[in-house]
Amino acid sequence: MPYSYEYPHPAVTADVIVFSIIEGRLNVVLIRRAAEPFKDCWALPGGFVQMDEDLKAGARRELAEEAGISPDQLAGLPFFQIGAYGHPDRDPRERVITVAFATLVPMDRVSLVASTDAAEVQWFPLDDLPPLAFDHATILSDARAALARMVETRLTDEATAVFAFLPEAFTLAQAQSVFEIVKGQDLDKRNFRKWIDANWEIEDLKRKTTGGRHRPAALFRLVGLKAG
Amino acid sequence: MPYSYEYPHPAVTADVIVFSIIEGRLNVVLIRRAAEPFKDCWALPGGFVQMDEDLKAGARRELAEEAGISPDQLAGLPFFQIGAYGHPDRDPRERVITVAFATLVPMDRVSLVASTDAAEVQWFPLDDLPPLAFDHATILSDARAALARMVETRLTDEATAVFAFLPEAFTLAQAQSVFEIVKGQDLDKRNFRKWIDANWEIEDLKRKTTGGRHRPAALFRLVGLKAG
DNA sequence: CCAAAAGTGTTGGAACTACACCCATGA
DNA sequence: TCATGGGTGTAGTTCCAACACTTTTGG
Repeated sequence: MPYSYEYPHPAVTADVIVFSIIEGRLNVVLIRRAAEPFKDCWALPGGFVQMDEDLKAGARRELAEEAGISPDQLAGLPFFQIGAYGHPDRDPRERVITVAFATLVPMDRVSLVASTDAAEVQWFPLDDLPPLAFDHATILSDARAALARMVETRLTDEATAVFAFLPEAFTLAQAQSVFEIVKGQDLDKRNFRKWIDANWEIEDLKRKTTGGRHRPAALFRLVGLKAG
Repeated sequence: MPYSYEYPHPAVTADVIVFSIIEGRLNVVLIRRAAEPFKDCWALPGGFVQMDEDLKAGARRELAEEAGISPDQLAGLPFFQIGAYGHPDRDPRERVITVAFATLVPMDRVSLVASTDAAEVQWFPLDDLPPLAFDHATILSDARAALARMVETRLTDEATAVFAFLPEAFTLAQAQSVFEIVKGQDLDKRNFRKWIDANWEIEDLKRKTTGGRHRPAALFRLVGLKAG
């Protein structure tokens, strides 16, 4: 036991909620725990923060180790803190305080989730979750609430992060579907189109989707928020 | 050194931003540090979380110890988490991760702040702060941003907490001034009155202010958010 | 030619903004 | 009677919600 302190210290972990959209539903990455406590139970990827790394860096490192998602695969994607969770008995081993982060991965890159070592890693639809270890159900529901708050009316700048769910080149129908899923309510097609180009600078890529047996859709790229 | 662990553990502290409104300006409680590091520097009240207490409970306990504000004086007031701060070198002594909380105290109860022991405790206007210890300036600015977000247009339910700045019985002019200060912009008197009674249930206490050398103002009490 | 999704404007209501005068009190 | 802050309504604008048909492609 080489690490000694004059006063007791809690352990600190960082957990990550990885959101994406798969087949029209919000999904998250869970891993099956290989060790006690909660062995074989599903949990958020995460683990102990090292002494010389920032909380966010620790979260990214654990995400790479446990879910095979490397920090450079997440370059440019939102990665934000949800909060700290520290009920004294949330972990049966010892006092563990966890700091939760969330990230949003594009719907065309969900395959970047890969099992490493023996760990089982899997996407789960948010509305069909298995029982979760620790207080991860609470953390997840807070993260879901944070996501929903980003797209509340009139908070257009916070909503920018939600575009991370979309591929680099997206159709307006895809964009609408993403906002519908995050908000949890259906939107009117024409109103959505008016709203998106009143609020965002989107570049028309002058390309069309192909292959669908229907009229092709124009592809766009997000440039940024409109000034004003 | 009686507390030993197999792996290194950081220390965890809880800090509290106590906001109030004094003479028409947002203020916060700071304490002058009695010990190194940052001895004699001003800092947020806070301290080490004990192993058997919740983060929020630890924050409240430290607030009582360092600023003389007891938990039962805060009963019924908002007390919410701002976030966790854990840059590896934010504390020169050892790795210290802090979880920041904020609370809003009514403008007629600012006197509950009292020095204890040798600690100097004082209200500071937010726009005239001394240099702060650690990364407390960052934390404070995040807390200020969280407060501002509560009163963004259309988020009426989050704005409820802001009423905590007001006395139990308040005039509409006081309420308007509180919202102006939190938002950082002037509001139109008639529009504000329409808005407040479109959105909140406020009870007319059938009493008036006295003593001002002008027309007395009607006193109200917040009942809650209007349904719908 | 049929199925499927893309694309496109107008109208009515609600919410927000701007704006100016009289009232009740204490000194 | 004067200084001070309290109290009140209307009109223009902007924003939001509801709503249906035509177009383009692949099979």
